[in-house]
Amino acid sequence: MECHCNSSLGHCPSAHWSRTVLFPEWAYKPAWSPGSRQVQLWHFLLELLGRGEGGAIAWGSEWGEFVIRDPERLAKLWGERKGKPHMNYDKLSRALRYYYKKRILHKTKGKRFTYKFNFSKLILVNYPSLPTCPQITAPVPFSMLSSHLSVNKPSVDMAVQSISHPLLLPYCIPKPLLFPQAHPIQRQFPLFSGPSHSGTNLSEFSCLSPVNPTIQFTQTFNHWPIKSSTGWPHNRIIESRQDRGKAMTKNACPETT
DNA sequence: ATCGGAACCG
DNA sequence: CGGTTCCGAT
Repeated sequence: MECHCNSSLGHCPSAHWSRTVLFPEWAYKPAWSPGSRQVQLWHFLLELLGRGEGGAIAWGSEWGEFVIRDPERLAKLWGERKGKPHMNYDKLSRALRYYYKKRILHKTKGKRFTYKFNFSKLILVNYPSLPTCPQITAPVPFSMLSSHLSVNKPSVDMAVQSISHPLLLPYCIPKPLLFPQAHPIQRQFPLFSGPSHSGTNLSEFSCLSPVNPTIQFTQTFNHWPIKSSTGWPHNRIIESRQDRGKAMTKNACPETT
């Protein structure tokens, strides 16, 4: 497997198993905690997308792509959140354009009001100096994994939900997580550690709370211990992962079948 | 519609 | 720093 490590990391551990993935700082903090800093626009967008608010903004066809269905309404919502009553799409879009240089977003050219999150870059941008290879393996929100492991439609929303509500959805560390094949997730999260050879050991996960990183537990899941704020049935995702075999393999890697 | 410079703000 | 406000150019 080639190394996807970005040079900005300054370090590329040879063991791909132990490569580290970190999420932006805000993802580890409850958004509502006292003294937490002001909400950022991309955070806000993910929040709306995660809620499936739908009217003003919704996910597009590609991973990370979103379409602003009602620009002025979105601007109004943003303005309300920030206490800027004169917010409009002209101004909001300027803020979005500042994200281009930061590599948080880019424009989907040709598609009106359509932008795309640069999820993996997001991680790098917010962690200019990533720690080098601690012993824990890739902390990835479980639901982010599950969005790739299961083909359920709302799974992408789940992934984002886990970012918006880190308290409710603890982060999961895939402990030897063996994908059936080189998995799409490795393309979308270049820093994700997962082997490219085949394997089926998908049931053992350990879980790390972003709120209290000392809390870690390993489990062979039949149940997800934390309740989702969306009320979305996590258990079903896990079950769908566990009834693996041919169906699982097919679902996980549709393009390779 | 989309872009990015420039000045400005908390 | 992360926008907000304004605006001329494409």
